Amino acid sequence: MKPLSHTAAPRRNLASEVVKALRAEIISGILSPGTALSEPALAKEFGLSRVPVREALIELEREGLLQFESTGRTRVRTMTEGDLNEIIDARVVLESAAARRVCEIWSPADTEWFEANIAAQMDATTLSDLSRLDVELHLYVMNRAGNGRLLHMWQIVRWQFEMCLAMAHRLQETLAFKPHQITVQSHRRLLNALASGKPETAATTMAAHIENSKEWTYGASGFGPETADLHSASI
Amino acid sequence: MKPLSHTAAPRRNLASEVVKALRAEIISGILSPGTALSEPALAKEFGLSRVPVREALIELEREGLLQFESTGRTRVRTMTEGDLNEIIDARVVLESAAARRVCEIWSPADTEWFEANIAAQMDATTLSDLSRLDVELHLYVMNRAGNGRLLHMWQIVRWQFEMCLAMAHRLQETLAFKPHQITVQSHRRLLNALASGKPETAATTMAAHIENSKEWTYGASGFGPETADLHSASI
DNA sequence: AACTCCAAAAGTGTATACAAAATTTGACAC
DNA sequence: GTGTCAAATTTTGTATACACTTTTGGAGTT
Repeated sequence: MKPLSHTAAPRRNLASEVVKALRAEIISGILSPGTALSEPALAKEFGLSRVPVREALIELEREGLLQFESTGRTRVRTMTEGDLNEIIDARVVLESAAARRVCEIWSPADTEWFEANIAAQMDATTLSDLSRLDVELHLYVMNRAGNGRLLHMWQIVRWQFEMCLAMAHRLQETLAFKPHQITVQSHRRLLNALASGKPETAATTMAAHIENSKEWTYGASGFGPETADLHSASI
Repeated sequence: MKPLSHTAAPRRNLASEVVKALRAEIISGILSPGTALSEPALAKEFGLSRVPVREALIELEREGLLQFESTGRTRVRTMTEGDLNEIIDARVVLESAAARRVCEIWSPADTEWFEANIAAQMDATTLSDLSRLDVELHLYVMNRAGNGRLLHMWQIVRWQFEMCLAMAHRLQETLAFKPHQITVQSHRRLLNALASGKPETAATTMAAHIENSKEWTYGASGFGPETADLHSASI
């Protein structure tokens, strides 16, 4: 995963290891939504004291992957259909803005990179490979847009999105095949738009591309009932 | 600072009190950029142990208001001109997207609310009143757009933006008067655009409105290393 | 079996402890 | 006055401790 520029190595090191480990388990679906996490249990598992574990949990809650209950319990967040809508909408906003900007500075080298990624997608045989390549492609665009803050925001929604995918995937195993063709085609159209020199086209194509993912995620939807938690992060 | 009461309430309560208190001091400029914060000192100030203080610092670092050094020290973040550019760019992306959406659901009640806010701006006598009204106006639009995640992201960049304003303000005391007229006019144009029923107009007007703030912030710039950009505050 | 109630177990929120690292201090030399 | 270096002090990162709250697991009752 891409190192985030903010936090340097030494400080809060154990906590950040725990963050990475837990995040990986959550977005890969090993830890399913609703699972309660206890600090002592995690501490024992990682061979640490509660302190770094606790700090990790705070960070993951801020990232929207965990939720704190009023009783104090921490659980893996359950995503509702409303959450998925928000997440996709947020991706549309961030990534279409990025596409608009990147289109203006698009170079042959960028086209080359995209084509290599798409070629790799065609060769991909597992859903996890395809998913990794998809992340890399979208990350490439966000990176190229050159705004670290927007990139960071995107990273966080992207993790949430992957968590939704893992949920969908658990609910419907046959998901692997269909998206493969669609994804590759859609990424081709995206490449054309980005290389077209027309920022507005790039933006709308990106938006459409992301909106599409809604369909094949919803397809598998057994997403939770709507529990009006719009204002979850009270700040 | 007064000690906080040990009320047994929901989770991570003391930490969140410390977050609010420190954030207020940072974005109001009481705590200036570069100031080193020591956990024991803060703990004593707030009448708490280091634990909640530490948790608060983690959160504020995630919000981009503090920075952790590789040595472990925590300081109030110093914003460079590059940071200010990123922050404004991020606001443009988030808020023009919001404006585009809100324009589609704009109602007379919204116009009324806006007009009341703008009227209050005209009556405002202090910079801090004007600033508060400005936040409320922009928050109104973000809220109305209805995406909690985008709202949350915006809140965080907005705090960073306010921190930049505090920096600029400290560097140039005469800032109070000029923006008053400009802000009000600009907010009027924004209202017209939002009420125009043309989403694209709303988006571009919002973008222009935010980009403008760059000028009168830069004017006072003693930002970061790459200081000497002579955008003097003439608008 | 289902319900209630209460004690045991486990978990959280906060405080304190301690070793290792960083910073400050101050004596000393130039 | 300035520079240097080691001891003293402060601060961090992590571990442990403890009070209080929540959850769990029966025993007893219907």
